[in-house]
Amino acid sequence: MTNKGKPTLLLIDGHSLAFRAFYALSPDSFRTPQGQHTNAVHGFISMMLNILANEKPTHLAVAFDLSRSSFRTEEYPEYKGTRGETPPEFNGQTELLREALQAMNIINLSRDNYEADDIIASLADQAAAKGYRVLIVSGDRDTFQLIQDDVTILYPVKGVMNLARMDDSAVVAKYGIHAKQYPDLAALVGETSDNLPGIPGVGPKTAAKWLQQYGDLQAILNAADEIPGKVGESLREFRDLAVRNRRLNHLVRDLEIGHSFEDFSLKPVNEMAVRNSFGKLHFRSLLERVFKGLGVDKTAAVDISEIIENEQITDEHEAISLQPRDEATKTLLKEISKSKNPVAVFPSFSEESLVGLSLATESVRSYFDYNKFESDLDKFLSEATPKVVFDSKKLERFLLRSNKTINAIQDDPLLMAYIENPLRRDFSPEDIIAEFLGVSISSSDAVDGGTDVTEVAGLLIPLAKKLDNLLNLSNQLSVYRSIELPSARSLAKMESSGIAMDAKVLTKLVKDLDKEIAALEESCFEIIGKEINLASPKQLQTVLFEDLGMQGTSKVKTGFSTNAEALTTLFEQNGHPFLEKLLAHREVTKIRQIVETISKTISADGRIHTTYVQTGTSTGRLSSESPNLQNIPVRSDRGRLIRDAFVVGDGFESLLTADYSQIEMRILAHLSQDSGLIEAFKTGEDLHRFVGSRIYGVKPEEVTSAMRAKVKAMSYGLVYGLSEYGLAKQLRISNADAKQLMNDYFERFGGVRQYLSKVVEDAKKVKYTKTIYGRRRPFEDLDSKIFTIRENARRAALNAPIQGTAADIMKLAMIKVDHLLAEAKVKSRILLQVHDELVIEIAKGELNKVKDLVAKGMTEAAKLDVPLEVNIGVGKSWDEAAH
DNA sequence: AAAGAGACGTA
DNA sequence: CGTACGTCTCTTTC
Repeated sequence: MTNKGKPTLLLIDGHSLAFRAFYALSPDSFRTPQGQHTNAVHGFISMMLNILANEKPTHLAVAFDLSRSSFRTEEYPEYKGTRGETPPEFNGQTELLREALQAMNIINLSRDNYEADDIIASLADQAAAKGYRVLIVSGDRDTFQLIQDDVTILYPVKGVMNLARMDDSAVVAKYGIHAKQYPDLAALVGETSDNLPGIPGVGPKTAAKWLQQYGDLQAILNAADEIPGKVGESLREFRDLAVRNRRLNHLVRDLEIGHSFEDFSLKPVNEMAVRNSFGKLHFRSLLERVFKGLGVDKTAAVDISEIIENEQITDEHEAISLQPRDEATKTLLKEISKSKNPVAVFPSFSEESLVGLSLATESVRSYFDYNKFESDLDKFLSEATPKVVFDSKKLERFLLRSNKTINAIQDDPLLMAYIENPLRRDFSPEDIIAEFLGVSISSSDAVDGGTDVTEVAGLLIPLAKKLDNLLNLSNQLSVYRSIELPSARSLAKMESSGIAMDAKVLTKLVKDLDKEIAALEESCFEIIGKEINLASPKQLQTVLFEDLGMQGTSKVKTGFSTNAEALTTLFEQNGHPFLEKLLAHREVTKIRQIVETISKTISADGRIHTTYVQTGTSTGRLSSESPNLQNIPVRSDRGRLIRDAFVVGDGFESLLTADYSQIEMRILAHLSQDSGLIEAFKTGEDLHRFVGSRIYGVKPEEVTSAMRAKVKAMSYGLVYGLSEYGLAKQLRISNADAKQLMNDYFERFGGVRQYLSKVVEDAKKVKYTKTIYGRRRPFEDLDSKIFTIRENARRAALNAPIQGTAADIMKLAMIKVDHLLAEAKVKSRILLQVHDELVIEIAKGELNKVKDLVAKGMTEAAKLDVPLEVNIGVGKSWDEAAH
């Protein structure tokens, strides 16, 4: 969609793409009756057609290596020597592919003694010089050196259909250096797949740092003596490796190809030739796609390229897409800042930092290097210019690291897309844009490496408008504007704050656990008389169900289950000492695993900064990752020790935890309007005791702890769609008793039964459920013909409004508490959210004040027909603060 | 190197 | 045959 005025030459590294295709498709599914495999040929042509459809090039050529030997192997016989034998199923497919290409009038090239990349390099340079736009499909990063204004690499990233669009800014975003410096970086780091070892101890980070500092490899080598440390020593010792690597990864750019560019122009195919060729390969479905994709030459060949070259189309976007010089940039930024209409902001990040912002208004779009224009960009972000920011939380989190802010965020299309459909798999900007604007940006799923970032920025405003309409139509604007969007801000602050860790506690814990693990391991091995990997379910299956001859209980795909439940049942049956030790081993290794995981994520500031994924759940809850702080052990005493390591930070006096008491049951009471349940919460009596007294027909004080436990399990089970069978299994009672218990419950709390069935019934009709704030979750499978699928959907549907409403209320509470704390000008701050709990860091002298504000913010977050109750605890560590 | 399976931690 | 998650390890496939 860009550069319409320019002819575009697509260059494909044939072997590279064919090999990808080979692994994408099973050889067994594609073979001729003679036994010749054709999966690589089929896959190649299919992928090529996709690229043609997406990129609409005017010219195309495919280049192949002739053999493994080239001038490079002459200089360095081990070049690419690590590559294994070609799989036998691949044999012959390159030749078939070249014939098929020929039948489609597509030129394929090769040159004795050179590699395909050299041919591509030479063509790319010549084409660019002639004013072509050039796209190169290659899996070899050496081609990055070819990148220039009009030369872009489509680099396969993950899977097969995904191509990252690598231009200079993408290389900068990914590696921190410019494309033309890439071969220098590769020379320093080495390339395993080419069997080129690099300077030991030098990875991409170090290499990039040097290149940023010195400019190129030669300059680095000239300055080698001044480079300190072990890496400096290493560089001096192994400098010859880098020099050799650089010589080998240099692509030859001046081969005479012996074709005129007209030969490469895409032409309609000769139908008969393609039918013949594909017939031999037994391809049927591809025929139509080729005819459609390339066109059929009905009469004489029509020269598409001539038409296109004569067209004087100017792409509006292209004409105004600016690549301003430094001095002009600031002026441009000032102009943008004055915009009354929203400005689109699309940030680019590399691992640890913000590298740039792509900004777009209706008339201008441009990428701004954050390193160059940091202060101007900061100013723009803090000003009142309305902004539409994709993933605003991430941007704000980075800004907060240096105490900067962003103001006037009007919309965040990421969150809009989440509200629009929380079930979508792919929340990449490309995918969202493709769905709602029908524009295909790139087939890449790499957010920051493979995309034309200014193109994305240019589409964010229309995207936000479109989504605004959709949310309006589904009555979800208010949940978006008053819950989802403001939550991002609170979350950014929480992530940026992080929680302080006492590393000593963790170190000691690991030490103790290790001792225990070693002892348990030894006992296990002694009992079974051999050493196995206790973490391997497969090996355990052999020992338990073959060697020891136990009869397994539940089954999994690979055989009998070895999970804790199964092991416990087995132990009750046979009391085998191995099971006891194994269970203990499981518990302890799990805890050690968690400790080690979280230890690794402690930042330089001694704190852990989790990332909350705001688009991660189907119900509206948050999820937490890197690390997940929402599943830190609390149920077992041993596990809870980990919580001693989460401590109050310097300058603060304590941690405070505040959690909602039985929020989901309260929401159930509100939604179902069941008078019994509402009364339970209004009396202030212990919920399960109250329910128990109703069910068993005794006074509350006569409810035994066994009765209470059963009632509690059932109450919670209900909101998950628990069945009689499930209840029986959990409580270890008979199915009949479970049925009786549930009947008794619904007898007394009939509103609940009515509500739960109505939720599912309504969802079946309208194909979604909704929370009391209007947040929707789509459902398709409620009338599936397959029992399991239908039942799974049913249970999810009756849970979604309850879990989702709880999530909404907690988000409202966070926003409210955050505001109250800011208003009160206190230093105390929210650190964590664990679904129904907030962890707050209390600054010196603020405990009483903040405690009240938190309680107020949480209890007043929502007005239900039953009161919201909050429990609060305070302590020096997360464990101590629990109550 | 990536993906699947099994296991297990939380609300 | 109870909802919602993320992360680890082992194992297989690419």
